[in-house]
Amino acid sequence: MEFRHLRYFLALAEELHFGRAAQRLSISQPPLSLNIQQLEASVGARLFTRNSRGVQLTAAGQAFVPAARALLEQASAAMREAREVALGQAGELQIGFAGTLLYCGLPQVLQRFQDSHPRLRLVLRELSSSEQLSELVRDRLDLAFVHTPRVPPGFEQFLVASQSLMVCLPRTHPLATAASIHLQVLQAQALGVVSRTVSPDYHERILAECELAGWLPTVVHELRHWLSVVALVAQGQGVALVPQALARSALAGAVFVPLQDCNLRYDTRCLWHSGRDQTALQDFVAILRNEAALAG
Amino acid sequence: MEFRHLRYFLALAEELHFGRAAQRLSISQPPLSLNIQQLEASVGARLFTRNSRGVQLTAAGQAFVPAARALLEQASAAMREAREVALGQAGELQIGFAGTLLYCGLPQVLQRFQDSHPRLRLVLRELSSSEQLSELVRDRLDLAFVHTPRVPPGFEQFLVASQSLMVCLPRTHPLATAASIHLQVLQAQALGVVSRTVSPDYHERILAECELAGWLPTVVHELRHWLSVVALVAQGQGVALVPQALARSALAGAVFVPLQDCNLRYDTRCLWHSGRDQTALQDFVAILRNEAALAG
DNA sequence: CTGTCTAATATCAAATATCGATTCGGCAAT
DNA sequence: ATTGCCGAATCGATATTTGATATTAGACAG
Repeated sequence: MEFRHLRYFLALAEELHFGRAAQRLSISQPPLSLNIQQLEASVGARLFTRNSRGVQLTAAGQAFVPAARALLEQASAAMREAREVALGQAGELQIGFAGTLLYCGLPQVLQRFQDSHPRLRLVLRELSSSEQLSELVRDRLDLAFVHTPRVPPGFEQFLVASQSLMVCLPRTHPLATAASIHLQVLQAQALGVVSRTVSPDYHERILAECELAGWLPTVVHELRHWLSVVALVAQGQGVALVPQALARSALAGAVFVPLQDCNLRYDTRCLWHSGRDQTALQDFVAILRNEAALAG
Repeated sequence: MEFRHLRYFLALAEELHFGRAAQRLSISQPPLSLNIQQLEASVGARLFTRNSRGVQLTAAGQAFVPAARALLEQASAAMREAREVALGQAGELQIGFAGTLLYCGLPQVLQRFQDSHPRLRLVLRELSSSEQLSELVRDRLDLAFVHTPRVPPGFEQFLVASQSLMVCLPRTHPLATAASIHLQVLQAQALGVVSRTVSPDYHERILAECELAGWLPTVVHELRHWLSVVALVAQGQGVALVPQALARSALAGAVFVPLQDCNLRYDTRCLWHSGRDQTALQDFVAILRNEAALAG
């Protein structure tokens, strides 16, 4: 069975006349007869009754009409879909992101991209930086937003945002109203940090910076999510050093104060497989690069 | 695009190696290369990247894989379906029937047929005899069970059941306990009958028979359904002459007494378009003819 | 019985698919 | 840098398939 057979079949099923159907198909009548016979042979059933009273569909033929239509339609739909995926106008883009990106304008960038690529499905997955890296190499992500500078080989990347760190305090904390706080002042405070497994780089650097400031922090809580850190602080359980963006998280009970004389930065990088010709991906990166720098 | 292209595409998508895929398809490598190029040309997008590191699917190719699989599967499903319809094992049979058939063993026949043709969908429509005739000529029914002997030309038919008529009385009626009743005794009783438009033949014949018995009935109620007739009688509103089968309707309050010396019969005929080679229809009629004569 | 209409068949030409042989290009080993 | 090797593309020839023209066969209607 070939697609040609389906086209010929449908024409004949509509015209119920070999001559007219052939004319409509811009072929002569004999090949149409032949093709219908071939189709009937491969299906294994007569699809038309031909006699002097004209051509009629058999029950099998009637059952075959919608199937043939569906097949032709789906064939062209499949081709169009593939073409559009190649053009980056359809298909799927798997995007991983660390939770804080939600406060850095990522939703707005996504919206803008979605507007320009309405038929593209954006699949978002909130994952830690390390999880994203492992998903990326397994090809289960097309694009990742991570907080680690360590990029495995074979990937392209660029810096989308660089935030300063802020001190996150309970509203009731004595330092809550300070204009800025020096790291040394926090000595001997219970420090909430995200777990080393979730964000090893940040973990290391916080501890190194504290050591530089002349003290070793008492790490009390190790949490799996930045919002958990802020929530814990908001409930009076210690203080924390968190990316500036979280000040926009609007969690009641937490206040954010700038760090004084501290060059700790919290960088966000976007990365993806290099040398991949996914137009949708390229388009996304282009929008990210040009139009919409993420908020620091 | 041809089905061949889809088969070749899927083989290559699974092997990701032209040589091996060609081997699996029992063709040589050059035509496979060519076919893939043709497919890509007709789709309008590259589906594979070929380089020294081997063959890989592009994003468009990945999107095309499930579509190609579905197309091949649906194609063979469509062919199988058509073949089965031709064999009478699949498809649909539109069956019309008059309501009383429900008490004549029709459900049992249907069940038996369904058991032997599990993939066939039986569509049942309860209709009056005249409605069935008009649906039948419009080809919206494959088979009809009617109560009229008037069969339009071009149809086959046979008698599936012949019932006697019974007198239907309220339980409280003085004649309710009689062994049998002569038509003359019913003179001057209010008679419930089905509407002339619903069953003109029956209507005519009842009235003719009464006239033969020497009286003209007072037709009080004209109803659209036999069960309505019985229900009305059960509530004390007159008496009726009804087909024997309705005695099995188990409507509380109605009793059924045989008619004495009366040759009125209530015949049920099954009819269908003649000269139609629907195997399912033939099978159904065969079962009806041989195995299961409907209860009189 | 003949004329007309429709589908099937026969025959041939053109298009297309496949094959074997060969070429091209990229990588690895030397 | 050079050579060898592997895999895909290309080339030329052959085989198959597809469609066109001409013709035949069958069924009515006049």
